[in-house]
Amino acid sequence: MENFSEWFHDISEEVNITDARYPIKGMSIWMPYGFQIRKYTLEILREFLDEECEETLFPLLIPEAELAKEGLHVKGFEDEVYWVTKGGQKDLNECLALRPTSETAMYPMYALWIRSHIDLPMKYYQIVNTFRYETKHTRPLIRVREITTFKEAHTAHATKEEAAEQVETFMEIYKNFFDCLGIPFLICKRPEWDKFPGADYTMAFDTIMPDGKTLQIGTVHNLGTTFAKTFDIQFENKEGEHEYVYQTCAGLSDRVIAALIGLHGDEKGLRLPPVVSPKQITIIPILFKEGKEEVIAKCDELKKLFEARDLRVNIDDRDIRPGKKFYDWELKGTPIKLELGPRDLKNNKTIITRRDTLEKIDLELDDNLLNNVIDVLEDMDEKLYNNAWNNQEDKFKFSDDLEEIPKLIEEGNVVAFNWCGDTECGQEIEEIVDYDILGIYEELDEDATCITGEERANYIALIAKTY
RNA sequence: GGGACCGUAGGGUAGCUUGGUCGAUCCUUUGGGCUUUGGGAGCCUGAGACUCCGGUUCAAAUCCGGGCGGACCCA
Repeated sequence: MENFSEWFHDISEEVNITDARYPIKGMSIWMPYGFQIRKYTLEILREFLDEECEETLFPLLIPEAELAKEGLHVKGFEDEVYWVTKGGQKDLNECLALRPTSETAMYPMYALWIRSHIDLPMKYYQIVNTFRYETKHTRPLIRVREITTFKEAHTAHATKEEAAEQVETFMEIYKNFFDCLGIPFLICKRPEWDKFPGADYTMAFDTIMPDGKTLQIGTVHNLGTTFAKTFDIQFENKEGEHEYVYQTCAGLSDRVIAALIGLHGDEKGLRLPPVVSPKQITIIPILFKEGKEEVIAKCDELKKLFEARDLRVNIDDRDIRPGKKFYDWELKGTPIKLELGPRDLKNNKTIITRRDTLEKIDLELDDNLLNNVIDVLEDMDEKLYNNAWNNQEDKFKFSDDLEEIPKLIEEGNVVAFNWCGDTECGQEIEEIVDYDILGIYEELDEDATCITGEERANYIALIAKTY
């Protein structure tokens, strides 16, 4: 995969994930195969989230006055908001924004809902589309103007400590979620100048795409009381006094799917982790004139056998040569191909091909078949996970030389360095190196000096080329 | 925000410099038929395009201007 950008673009359309030819920049269609990958990914996400939050659905439009209330927040988004200005032929009295994110849609309602400490914590989330008028190059799933799959969770708490704990909880959920998908990540505390507009601090998950650029795949923000003060979200505590709530929010987007596709894929196409693959097993019947019915009957029988254990199975009975089917399903990334022909029936066996290694395995058509197949699927999950993490580790380098950093980044690495943590210093580093600081990766206990050679270094920070 | 580039069937392209021979090339895709099926088959026969608007001209895929869309570099 020497040109990742091209690979990603081509595969998205070839495999029917998205169609970017919709005539509006940055907006594309989720095609059926992609939509299913998205569906299974969201199923997993909801399983995790539903234990922590309740799902809701807020309106798409936000009144201009609400959006404008929080100054810091507005500043961060003002250049990328889409506006609805007309109803039919009539100009609207008040312009309505297509949500770029939903703080300003949700928090005025939180102010109504939250009366007492008994109402806290309040933890809601929604999975919706959001709109941002991106001026940079858009690309499907990675930089879009309509984020079709924007998961945002918004919580309100009685104390600062509780909010801080909530941030940790969301981070745990994200870790588990990404682990489930075999997506490796780096966690950073975003630098002051790059945190979410209006947040006290932002914790971010980045993953390293095959071309070495990092992709932000998740964020958790501690909002402190900034929004609570703006939207007047107060509660009555046990003593009968009014206090502002402490808030957090956490977001994920389509980019998770982009990472899923990009990180596991190879020259032959997608390699989907079984948990999210639309089909986990594809049965390919090898048909001749003789014995056709028997082969098809056996395929049906196997399909039922697998489905009884909740596996997703299909039989590719298209009237084309088997070779073409093998290529097709490798491109689509189906974890296991199972081929069955008259010869197999006679010998009471079958051949499966696993997508991760393309290894062919002979299996007996006996009582162990189902378990053997499940073992392979589980092994595949683990191998894809390990493989992706190993790739990430290979691209993680440390440097204490400002001049060396650009070279390392150009070679596709993310670079760790000692940093004092000062904003001015950080921005200077970004200017010299000409790449972005992802943020603080770790705190430093031992004595060290900042890479700029002056102050004491308190942190290990990361710098990289970003999407 | 600044710069330079691109737009021909569903996808990829030839043609554009020097306007006419374009009733537009080739590959892929695709409908129908025959034949075949253990790793992308073959043959026959159909289908499918000059981004849009305006201008120059006897004549525009080709030249000019603008819109829309795409891709890129710099800040």
